[in-house]
Amino acid sequence: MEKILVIEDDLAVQRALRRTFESAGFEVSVAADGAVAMETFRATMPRIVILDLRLPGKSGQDLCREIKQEFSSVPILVLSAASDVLDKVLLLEIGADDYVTKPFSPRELLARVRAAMCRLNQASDKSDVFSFDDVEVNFSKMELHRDGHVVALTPQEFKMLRFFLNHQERAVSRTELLNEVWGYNNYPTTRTVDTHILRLRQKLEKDPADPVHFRTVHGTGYKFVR
Amino acid sequence: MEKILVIEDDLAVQRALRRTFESAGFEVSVAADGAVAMETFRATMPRIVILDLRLPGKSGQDLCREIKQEFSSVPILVLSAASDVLDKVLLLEIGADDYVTKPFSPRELLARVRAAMCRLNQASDKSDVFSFDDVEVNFSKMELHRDGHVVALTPQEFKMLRFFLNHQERAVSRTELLNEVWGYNNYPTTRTVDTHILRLRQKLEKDPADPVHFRTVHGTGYKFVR
DNA sequence: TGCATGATGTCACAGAATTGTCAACAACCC
DNA sequence: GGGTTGTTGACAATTCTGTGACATCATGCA
Repeated sequence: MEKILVIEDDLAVQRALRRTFESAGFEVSVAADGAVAMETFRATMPRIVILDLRLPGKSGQDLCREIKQEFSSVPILVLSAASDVLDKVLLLEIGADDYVTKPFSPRELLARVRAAMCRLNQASDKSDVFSFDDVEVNFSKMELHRDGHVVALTPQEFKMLRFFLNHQERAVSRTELLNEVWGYNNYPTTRTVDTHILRLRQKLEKDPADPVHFRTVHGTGYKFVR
Repeated sequence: MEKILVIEDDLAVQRALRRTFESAGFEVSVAADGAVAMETFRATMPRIVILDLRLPGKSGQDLCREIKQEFSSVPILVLSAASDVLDKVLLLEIGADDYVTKPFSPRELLARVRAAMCRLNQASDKSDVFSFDDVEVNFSKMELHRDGHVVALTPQEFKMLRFFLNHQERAVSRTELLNEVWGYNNYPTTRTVDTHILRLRQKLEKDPADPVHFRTVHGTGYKFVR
């Protein structure tokens, strides 16, 4: 049974959502505010999140960002009052996958949820397609697009990028990179790693001098942040 | 998830079909008449169509013809009352791929749909006419025309070309090519692959020195792009 | 705050690795 | 044999990679 986490403070809406999703065969957990939400998330590990942007305490936006940061793959569907100024760019920025404005029909919400889960399944199927920011990589095609244009990567750059995408958010030492990306029998200098990071930054960062995704962890190595 | 389009005006049958296919993992869209059906088709691009021959407005037959004209490859499964005079020749004429008479069991319908999709997959796998750019290949005739003139390909070149046409856009390693095209018991050098690529380029590219279709993926192999 | 020190950013370039191209040779089939 | 097809190696052309030198930055300490 698929688990779903509803983050909503209005009791009436809570009940309505619970009824809707339970009768559709979901296992529903509910959290009324941000702090509880993160706890509940970790405890239940839902497949999808329904989030009301208007929450007491921590704002829904921050919560959305926080969830995405820690569990990047889980789809988040945002609820908002029609009166709210809904900026699609903002939603994209905070990591939401879709949104529905109140009042909504249960059927519509269900359809959206199913669509999101469908996308999720497709994505996990093709684990060699990734995207972050304005970058899209397809490893089976060995192709990388940025803002729609093709960017050429060298074989070594593809290898490094793949490693980072598979180890997001983690600080990685140069030695580990050399072992994992170059292989155990090659021993280039650790400076070689720096050079390749430089090249990835030049090709993929908006401002290579002030990198957002390929961050340096002084004294340790580098880490990739989506 | 496979998409399916149900064209049916009887609400009870609509519901039954939706339930049947959704529980079998399909994404179902429903249209109640011909005009809506074409619209929905274009919007959802389903993999298969279930069509009730008895429709209000435009007749089911015309609709079937129309769909086939525009989207010739999509399978159409026709529903009809047992009392209808069902002429197989007629069905063939209007382009239907299979038919089921009401009342039908959900299981039977599902089986038919799966069979149709299976045929579809096989067909798209081993289709033997392709075209790209100014090139037309017919593998069953082992013939290739370019800009109207015949171009002679050797058997090995045909094999390679077919492989590439069945795996478009994908970066393929020399080793994979050797396995798939040459077979598992032959072990020519990987350089052999390069030579054959060279010949395909010379025969099929406008500028063999700057290939558009048979691209090299440095460090990996080659990929074919239409 | 300013400084010293070590870590990291940046760049250009030579050597390494990969691929393009060709011609010769081998294998095969009438 | 004559012709076609497939394979290989040699060499040229291209692309990629690693390295060192120097600039710049971060950090801890005085």
